[in-house]
Amino acid sequence: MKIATFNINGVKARIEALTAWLDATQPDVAVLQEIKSVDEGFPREIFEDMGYNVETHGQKGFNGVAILSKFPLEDVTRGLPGGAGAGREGVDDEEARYIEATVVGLKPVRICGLYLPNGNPAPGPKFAYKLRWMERLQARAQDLLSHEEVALLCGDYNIIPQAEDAARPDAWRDDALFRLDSREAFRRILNLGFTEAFRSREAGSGHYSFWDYQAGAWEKNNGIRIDHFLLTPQCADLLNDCWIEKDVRGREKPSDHVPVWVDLAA
DNA sequence: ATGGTCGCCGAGCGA
Repeated sequence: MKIATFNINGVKARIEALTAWLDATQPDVAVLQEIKSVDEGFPREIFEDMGYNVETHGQKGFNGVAILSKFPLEDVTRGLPGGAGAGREGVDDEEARYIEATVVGLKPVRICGLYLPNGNPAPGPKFAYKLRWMERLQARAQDLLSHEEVALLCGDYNIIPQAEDAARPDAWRDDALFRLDSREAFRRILNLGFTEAFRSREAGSGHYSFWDYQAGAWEKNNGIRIDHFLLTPQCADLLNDCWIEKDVRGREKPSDHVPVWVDLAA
């Protein structure tokens, strides 16, 4: 089963590039972030006509996540648990950043698609929201481990895990994507027992999943690696491969992110 | 270089 996570930065602006990419690469599952669309505005028929089952969790203008799957999608849930009690009533659930579904291929896999808050400027209320959101993600991640599920959490984490995941780490030192407290929160989740799929297969530097639209970042290869797959042990046992599809960034009207893939024996 | 570029919508925010 080939699964790609892809922050598409707006489904309406990306529909041509996205359908061409699906046609060419044929993922079994595409986990999308920043659809920037309400559920009713998502062009689901286009993807259904390509053979995909479609589940979305959108909102007006910003954020929004979706899962496209050639296999059936079961037990779909929208929103990260713990929002109502995490701060003021319901506040954490106003942003559509999380969706889960079980993909039933050779073996069922629980797929968790996430768009983790950016958190800038830090410190401040947006950064506090990011850290609170990561605490909730950690709780959900612990549940998946405790139940020994074949599961993965993938998406735009807005976290640069290590210095080798940025072309210019010094430029990100105080940014919400690379601050020590952000990286510590990410490591707390990872250290519960997850495998970070890409890092497990590639120890080196210079592999990025995002290049800013500004200041010629792509042309200078001034990138960062912020789109990740975290696998439970039961899922890591099925990992065949993980790679970043870098060349997508150089195509016509690209997203600022590129797809990251895993191939599972599932 | 106190900007630079996108996408949401149809001004200014978020990234």
